[in-house]
Amino acid sequence: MAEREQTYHHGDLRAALVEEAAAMISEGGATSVTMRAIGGRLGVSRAAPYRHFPDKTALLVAVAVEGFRRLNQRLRGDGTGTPGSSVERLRHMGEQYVRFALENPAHYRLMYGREALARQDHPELRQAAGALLEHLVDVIRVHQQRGEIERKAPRSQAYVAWSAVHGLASLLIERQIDPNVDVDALIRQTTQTLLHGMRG
Amino acid sequence: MAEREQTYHHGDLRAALVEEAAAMISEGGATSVTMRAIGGRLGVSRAAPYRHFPDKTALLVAVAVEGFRRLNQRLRGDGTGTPGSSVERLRHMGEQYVRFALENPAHYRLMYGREALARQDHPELRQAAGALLEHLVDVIRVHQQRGEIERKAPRSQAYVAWSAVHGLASLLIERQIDPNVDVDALIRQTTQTLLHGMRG
DNA sequence: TGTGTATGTTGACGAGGTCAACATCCTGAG
DNA sequence: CTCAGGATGTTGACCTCGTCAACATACACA
Repeated sequence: MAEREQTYHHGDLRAALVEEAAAMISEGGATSVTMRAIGGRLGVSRAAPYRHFPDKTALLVAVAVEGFRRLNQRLRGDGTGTPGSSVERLRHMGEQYVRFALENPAHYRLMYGREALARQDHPELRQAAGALLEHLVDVIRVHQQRGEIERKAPRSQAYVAWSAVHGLASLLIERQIDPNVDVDALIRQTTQTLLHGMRG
Repeated sequence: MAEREQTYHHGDLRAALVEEAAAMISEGGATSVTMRAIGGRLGVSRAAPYRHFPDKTALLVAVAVEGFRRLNQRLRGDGTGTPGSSVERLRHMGEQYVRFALENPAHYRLMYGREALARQDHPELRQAAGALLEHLVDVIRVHQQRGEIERKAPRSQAYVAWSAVHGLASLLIERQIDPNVDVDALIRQTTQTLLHGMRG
């Protein structure tokens, strides 16, 4: 984060806004992101963001898209260096997914919360989430070809798998799950049950 | 909904507030619920709700709790009249769960969205969701005793099942799933995969 | 070297949550 | 039966927030 040095122009305010908003979300949730507050933190006026985003929602969408990008990267990157069987790798993917949500709860919530992002459609967001799904479909297709899981429509299976991990992540984040349970074990059981269910 | 007849006091404003807020949520989402708006619809001033709820969040929590009550009732009531095998009944429960969410998307979102309800803990909400979980645990326990699903810790299995249906409901509501897919089929496949995975 | 455009700033407005002071009603003790 | 005090509502005011319009500044390019 470069110093601002009292220059009238910021340099790359747009990127700074997205980064700072993400930080604020981590610290105090999406509601803590205020045009005035974010401006203050960046040494800029409250209306400055409007030169880069049509409204606050657009800024939040950008943050959410960035979140999907990171999650996607994490899931992809993980495939390469992972040892063990192929099924093991799929399970590992599920675990990484949930872990991302637990590490970035407010961000994850923003990514999926249609409410905070207004009812409107945001094609970029749709696309960012879509990229995630496509990757999952690809991986599932590979596993089908190896005969490790049943050969149903890969997209449907991807939806089922996505539902399971997203649901678990969501319940954990919203504290709907007894804090005394062993989270790691629960994650493992979820992915295991899922994979077993998909195996013919 | 009894007439108000210009009496100074409303009669049962608290109940009316919860009911009206729920209606407004269905119509325009949680953000459309405004102290001023809800007051207006009930022929009451903007500050009147504060005689019954400490703040807006408390009112929304009450609405969410009511939602859990209805969902719970739906899942319970459904068990009795359902024909077919025992596993069939469990699957039916999952389907009813998702269907409830699809029929009451904004309400369902409110029930699970920690963001809209502020970060604070709301024990009533926790309890309302807990009742749901307990019911699910009971049903799972019965199925275990009949040997229809593996005898793992019933609570863990309940969490896994809950995750799956909640995740699917959530993704559907947030329009993350291709609108061209056959929703009913997807619901069926999800519950089926889940049950298969839990069967030893 | 200007000048138009991109980028920032300030003032103002309207919406919304909430509190304080005041009004009205209802209920139970005497 | 009456009337005082609590319960329930109302109005005015304040603060925060998103956003727009009018104005200021800086940068890039002809």
